[in-house]
Amino acid sequence: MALKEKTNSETCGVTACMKVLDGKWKPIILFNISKGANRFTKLLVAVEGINRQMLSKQLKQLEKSGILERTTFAEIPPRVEYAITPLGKTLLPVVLAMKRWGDKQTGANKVKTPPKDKFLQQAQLFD
Amino acid sequence: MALKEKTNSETCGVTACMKVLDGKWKPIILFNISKGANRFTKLLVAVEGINRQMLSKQLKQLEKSGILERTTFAEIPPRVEYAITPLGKTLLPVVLAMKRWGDKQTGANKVKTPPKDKFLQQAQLFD
DNA sequence: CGGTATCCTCAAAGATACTG
DNA sequence: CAGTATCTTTGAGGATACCG
Repeated sequence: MALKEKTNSETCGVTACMKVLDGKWKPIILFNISKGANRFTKLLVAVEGINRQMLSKQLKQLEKSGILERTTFAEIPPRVEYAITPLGKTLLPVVLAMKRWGDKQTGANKVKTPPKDKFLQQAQLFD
Repeated sequence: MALKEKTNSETCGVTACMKVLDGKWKPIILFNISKGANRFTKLLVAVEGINRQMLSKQLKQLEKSGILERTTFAEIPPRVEYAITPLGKTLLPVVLAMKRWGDKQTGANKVKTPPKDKFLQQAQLFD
């Protein structure tokens, strides 16, 4: 969605954040990686509705922003793993806040997600 | 963006939240209303870079989603006020999380203003 | 003051096919 | 397995003008 730079675009931190999370997919991708979907094909399945080249593009953008790190293993078959960088981890509270909101509205996950994701827990800003 | 519905799109709450905050402007609009910019022209100024019909469109979408409430006062000159609904207030933690992240990355509130879009580079912000 | 009504552009999103 | 390469579509975002 364009988010082009404007000389005044750093007026508010919200805009800066929007810039990094720009688009339809990045938050949900980030969320899924944080849940352990750290490989391309895993993400392709986990992020329902996305396709290869869209996933590829989003991952690249996240990499470029310093949110993700990509590691290639020269094996046969080739293996690539994605990891959330320290900077990326600082973004998880935002993603988590989104998830909690969405879950609440849809009435999803009454049973609350199994606490596999340790570093997500720091997400409460204020109730 | 598009965020069209898919039968599986409610897989995760994150998606539901993205749907409501869809686009470039909604979080920053919401933030500004929460800060007291509750009128059209105020928002036009506060949300730098936006124009009339874009603001109008975004406000309508937020209204339709139940995030905002619009009140018209039949005066001369006409007055319209926007308020965040209870549902909308539950969204503020998300917006706030965004703002806090963005402020941190840009070093806002610390006089350190314009490294343009270079805030992406500083990967290590915390030890 | 607080909007609409048009029209246009360009990049995001998607479909399809191919590759190291 | 993990992508690229193209091409097409779609609609968000923007410019300009007008209105109750």
